[in-house]
Amino acid sequence: MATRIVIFEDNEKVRSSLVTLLGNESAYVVTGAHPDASDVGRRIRQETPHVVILDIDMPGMNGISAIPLIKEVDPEISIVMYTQFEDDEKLFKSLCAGADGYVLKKTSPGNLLAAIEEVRAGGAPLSPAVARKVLFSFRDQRQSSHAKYELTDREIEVLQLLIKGYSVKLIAAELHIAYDTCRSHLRNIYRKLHVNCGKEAIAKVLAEKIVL
Amino acid sequence: MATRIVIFEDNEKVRSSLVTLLGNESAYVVTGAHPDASDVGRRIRQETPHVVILDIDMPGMNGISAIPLIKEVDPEISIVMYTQFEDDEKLFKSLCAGADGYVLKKTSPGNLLAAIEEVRAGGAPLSPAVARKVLFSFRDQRQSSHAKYELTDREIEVLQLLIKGYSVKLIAAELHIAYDTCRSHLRNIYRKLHVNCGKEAIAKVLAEKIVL
DNA sequence: GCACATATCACCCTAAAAGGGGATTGTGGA
DNA sequence: TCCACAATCCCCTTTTAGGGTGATATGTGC
Repeated sequence: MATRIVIFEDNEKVRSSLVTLLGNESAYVVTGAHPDASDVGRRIRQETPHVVILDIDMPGMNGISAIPLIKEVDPEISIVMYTQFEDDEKLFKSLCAGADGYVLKKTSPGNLLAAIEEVRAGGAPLSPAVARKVLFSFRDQRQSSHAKYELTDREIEVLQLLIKGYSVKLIAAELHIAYDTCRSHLRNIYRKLHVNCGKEAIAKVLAEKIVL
Repeated sequence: MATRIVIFEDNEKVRSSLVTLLGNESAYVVTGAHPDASDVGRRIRQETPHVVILDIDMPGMNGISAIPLIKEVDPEISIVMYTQFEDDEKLFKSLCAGADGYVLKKTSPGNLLAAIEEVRAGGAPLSPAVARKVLFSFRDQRQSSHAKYELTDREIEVLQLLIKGYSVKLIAAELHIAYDTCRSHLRNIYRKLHVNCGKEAIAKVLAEKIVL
């Protein structure tokens, strides 16, 4: 069965060239091509696409806002952003809103075909520069340290309970140690983390992704 | 100039077929092909590759451990993992260790060539299933809500200071309000977040990435 | 005007946390 | 052997946080 595609793209020229490009392939059927994202829910319901090609900068509703509306109709529909924008803001917002791919317009039209294939195969087609940004961001968000503060095993145990919101008394009970022992560990932790109270410690640990 | 490539792959057959595949392309020069990652630093220094193809499961040192050693020699060297493993553990560890791409062996050899091209172009070549996992993980880590708890603007201000580790007194001073007013806001916040104390609130907010 | 939410402030009391000072074991290394 | 350090516990004081129960002003919407 042919892949059903709907296009949202305000630029007349780009839109018609996409329709031509995709129309030449028997594997694709363009069931809709619109210059804006108004009434996007109804259109998607009528045109039942497998893949939506979505521009970001359009008059009226912008492409990013349209993403959740499309996924609301059917979360199985794949959304590929097709845009000239390379800035982190639009990129991250799009991906977090639920876009499955992000292809830059400066790449060749053939790449868009490849992206459609990839997204149909369950992939996440990203232009090289975009993939790089996502990878770097991904990496940054997963860095964890905890070694540099030289916490002991026991201190890490105490800290893990602390950042779950446990009170000192509860931590002591959980670890089967005396209240004062627990306080003693906490004091050492505070000293090592250069903080003055439990709240600061929680904030620091979670903000810097220590322990985990 | 041809792209210089070094291969680490313990399987004799796979390794030689890679050498043949890449040798047939004039754009590539394989300057090294090794069955394990022992002495990886010295080898990389001698063979000065642009791109390293790295298997994960090898006798002796595994591929993931080799990543930082390669990047240590020259962080400009691109590393493409080439493996049969699709599990999250190896994938995330590889990417966090500094791998620039992750290609599954089950994909066609042509995809490996495409991946080398993509990584040379500054991209992050990921097999479709892998790209999907990275994207989902990326999205999960950036979800923020704060609307669903119906906090008022003022409450959000107070909460933002709280999660920076500020004491009640400090928050009050910062916002130029009375200590009791601040406590009043905090009580309302705790009620709305269904928590019982500031530490739980901080833990909940940072763990669920509310506000921000 | 009235209901309602928000933001502001006040006072009381208890519980929890933090800061400071100890002390005792046991383990592992210099 | 002795020292350092981790882990355990105890006592004391001060500060902070939290629960309860109010009040007042200021908007906003019907």
